[in-house]
Amino acid sequence: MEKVSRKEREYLTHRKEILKAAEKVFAVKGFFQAKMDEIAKEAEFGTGTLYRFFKSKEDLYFTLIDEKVQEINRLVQEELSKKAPPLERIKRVLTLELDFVEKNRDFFKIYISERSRFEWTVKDDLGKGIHQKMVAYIDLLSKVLKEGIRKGEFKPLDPMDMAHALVGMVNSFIFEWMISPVPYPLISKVDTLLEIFLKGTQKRR
Amino acid sequence: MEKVSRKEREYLTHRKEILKAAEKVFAVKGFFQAKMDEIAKEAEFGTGTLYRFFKSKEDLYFTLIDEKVQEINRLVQEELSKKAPPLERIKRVLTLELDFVEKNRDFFKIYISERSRFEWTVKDDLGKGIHQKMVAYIDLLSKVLKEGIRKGEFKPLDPMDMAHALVGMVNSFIFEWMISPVPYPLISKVDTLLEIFLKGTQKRR
DNA sequence: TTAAAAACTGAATTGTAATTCATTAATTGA
DNA sequence: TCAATTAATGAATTACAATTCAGTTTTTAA
Repeated sequence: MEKVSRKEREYLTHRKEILKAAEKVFAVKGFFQAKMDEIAKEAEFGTGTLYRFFKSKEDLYFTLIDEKVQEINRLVQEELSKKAPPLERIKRVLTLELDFVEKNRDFFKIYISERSRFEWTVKDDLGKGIHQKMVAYIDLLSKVLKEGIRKGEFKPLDPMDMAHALVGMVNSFIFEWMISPVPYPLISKVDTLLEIFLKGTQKRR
Repeated sequence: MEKVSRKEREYLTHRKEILKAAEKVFAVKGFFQAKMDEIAKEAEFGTGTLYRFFKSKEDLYFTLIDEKVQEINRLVQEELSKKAPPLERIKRVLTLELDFVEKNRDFFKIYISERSRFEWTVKDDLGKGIHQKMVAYIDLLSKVLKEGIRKGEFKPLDPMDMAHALVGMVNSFIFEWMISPVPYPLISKVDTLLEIFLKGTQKRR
């Protein structure tokens, strides 16, 4: 199959180390406040070395996001394509997602603030690619919801609207968890999220 | 009462013009990509003149956000304090908010991306003030929801969770509206939002 | 009318930080 | 072992843009 030389293995290790350091720094400082010098120091390389791996700060940033987004997408896609009732699949994806967030706190700090960086979605190529992948997730979700409607599990509302509502709630809970001074397992919010999304908040009379 | 000289009136006019221009530029470019030169040009003043009104780029930015947030808060507070059943008040605030967003598109582009700028909420004084005001809105909402629970209009869920869920959904719809290439009245989403928030998406059997 | 004061201007200053590149260190293969 | 060759370094270069300020224009009021 793949015969990777030590050279190549080392190259990839170093690359990963730089990405890891970048994740840390970007999460704390945000793109503009993060300095290449600081990332280099964190990664224990000289500043110039970063440029042997990434052609610019932007490239480093976007690559970082892109690779992680791909990772989640893979997981979600896998879960959503399993054969199970739509409602059940939604539940599982939600759990999966919150769990992933919990394990990638640094990354999600970046991800969440990126979501609203309109300016770039247009400009950069890699930026556009990322945006596409973010949208893809919503699409996937809405497909499952659509199926759920057909099968009579969900009300016949617009699936896109439903997907946006769910994602909005989830993001809001993630955001809250992120800034909360009191630590708690994010996963513990799954039930509340589902309760509200599925059954609403109004008392039935 | 207030005797404002022409001088003062003019000062305030110019200040407002600069804020307006800044709003426009910041909305398109975001804080870091926006250049003082560009804002000055947009406002039809020399670059140096901006500094007669605001002591720095940051000051200009935060002042801009702060004043608008105060404006919304005033409106919301007024509406929420009116005597009406909680559910009814929620409905009205939602309408109010979406209407306000529609009328302040540029500003909300800024506002939404600001919400996730962790870095600043801590650092800057004015920034902290803004964050406080953002949180205050959630608080207000959760108080109304709490009252709603007491009166049996809402299920006995955690009011904060409910507030976060609602705000999350709303933000998600705003975001979607913002980036949609097809224009539509945001206000048209009120019913969907309420339907989902109040009654959920699951089909009752 | 005019000189002093206030407002405005944009080119020059300044600080910052991404990127480069001459130099040094490490690795390779003969 | 020793010259290539490749990788790593961080000080110097360069680009950029916020802020300043000496000069210009406008307003004021005597």
